[in-house]
Amino acid sequence: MATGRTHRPATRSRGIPEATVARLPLYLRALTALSERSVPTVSSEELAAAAGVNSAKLRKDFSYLGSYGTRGVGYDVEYLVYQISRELGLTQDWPVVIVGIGNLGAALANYGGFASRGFRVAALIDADPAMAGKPVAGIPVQHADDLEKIIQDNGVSIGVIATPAGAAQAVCDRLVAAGVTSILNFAPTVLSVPEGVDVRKVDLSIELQILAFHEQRKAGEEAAASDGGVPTAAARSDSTDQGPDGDMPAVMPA
Amino acid sequence: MATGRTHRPATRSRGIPEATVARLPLYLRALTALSERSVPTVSSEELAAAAGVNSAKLRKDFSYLGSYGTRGVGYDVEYLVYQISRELGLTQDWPVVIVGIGNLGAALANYGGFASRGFRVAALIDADPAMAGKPVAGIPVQHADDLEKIIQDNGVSIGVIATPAGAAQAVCDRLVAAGVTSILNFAPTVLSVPEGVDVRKVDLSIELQILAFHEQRKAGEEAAASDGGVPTAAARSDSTDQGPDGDMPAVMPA
DNA sequence: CCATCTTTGTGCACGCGTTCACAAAGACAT
DNA sequence: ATGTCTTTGTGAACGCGTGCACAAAGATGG
Repeated sequence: MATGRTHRPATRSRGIPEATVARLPLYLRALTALSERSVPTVSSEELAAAAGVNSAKLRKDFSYLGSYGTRGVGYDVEYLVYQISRELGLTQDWPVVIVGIGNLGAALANYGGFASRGFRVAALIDADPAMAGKPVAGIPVQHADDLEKIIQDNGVSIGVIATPAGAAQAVCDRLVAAGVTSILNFAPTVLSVPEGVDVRKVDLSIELQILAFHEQRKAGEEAAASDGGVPTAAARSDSTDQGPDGDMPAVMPA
Repeated sequence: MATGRTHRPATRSRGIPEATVARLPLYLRALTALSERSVPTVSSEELAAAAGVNSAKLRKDFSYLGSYGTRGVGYDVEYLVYQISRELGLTQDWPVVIVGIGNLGAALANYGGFASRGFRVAALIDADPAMAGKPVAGIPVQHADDLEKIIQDNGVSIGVIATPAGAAQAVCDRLVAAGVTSILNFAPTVLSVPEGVDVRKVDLSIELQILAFHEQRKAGEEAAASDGGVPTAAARSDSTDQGPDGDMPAVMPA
């Protein structure tokens, strides 16, 4: 997962709960797909299914933004796309720098999902002099020495760190000193930042470990079930859960 | 961060709260670093700082695993590494397949964080015949036609999807049919899976959008503050929060 | 053996997030 | 207009997660 922020009281920003903010991009994606198929309106039930959430939750989420639906009809797709985009700040252009152009950095530079959402890769930065000038995803890589200048010239406030863990904190410090106030961190380290700077983290290995935990649990239960054996202290398992996955089929309407 | 599962009563697996499970890898990483520096014991306060969490939370998390600490001393690093590894199921070897060897898939194949945590890339799979046989990260790419055979021959239960969005559901269906029960999805789509299959999702674009939201809010507040202006309906802001961000793992367990 | 000091483990209270369930609101037909 | 039907918006209840604060446990020294 991406583990989100670390400590801090989970203050709700601007009256909109964090949990809701985290789902808005999900709704936006589903709505964009509907928009491309020229669907004019959508009910909370349909949209919720497309986004993979509960419809009551979706309605409550939208209620924080205002009353944008029409009872008996549903939500106007285009209007909602606009409202959510505006709420997320995607109506403006966000220049982003990616630091650390290894395999992952290159993948991020090539990722199409950015441009379509108001993000623009302003620069690619790497510490390796051999990389300098080499184009990745059509953008020439620049040397880390120029980091501060690049940030300031482009008015960058969002930085992506894709360096090895050892370099991450130093890069982070320089980014922050140069004026970056939001950081997306792919390096497996806890970054310490001054107040007012947001950090979100994505750690691939952590996601896999969480999956492994559940996988092990499933395997254990299955074994216990077929064995009929009593759970031992070494491989205890309980039966207090009704099923591993109480999910709804996230059905996409045809 | 990864956006994880969607709804679901957040059943706690085996008595260990999901939120705790999500933090165990974090502790494990910090402990591993301590272990490499041959630190024998660590207090909850120190470890919490290293992992970026509250010490009370850490102690409570560990209490779900059992009483592994010594009062007045702290926790034995090696012992704790072992206990958490075992709890997460990392003492066994997890063969993993990566489907979709584009930029991202290649980056994942090269990612070092897997092998060190008990994960082994058993195969790389791509639908492009031109990729077949080409080695990526030292592993020859295999064609998607052989997906089922590869899964079964290697006893794979964890799959990583790094294909374009359009192909993701079809790949997912085939993985599940072949026996995969845990999926890490990088494609920007909601996957629908049968009960008993866990899906975790990582969406880079979503993470950036959440950052943009907070960034916009910070910019708005700053403007309002220097203006001294009254928040308008279009750009309202409040002052009831002391800090920009709460956590909220956008990832919920499956 | 007793006193003191450190650090764990946890009972408890509080707040956020989720879900249910329903009244209010509007569309649409007659 | 009036009634019916659909779907929103939300009040209220519940449950999980968090953090405080402290008692219990053990180390350590005299």
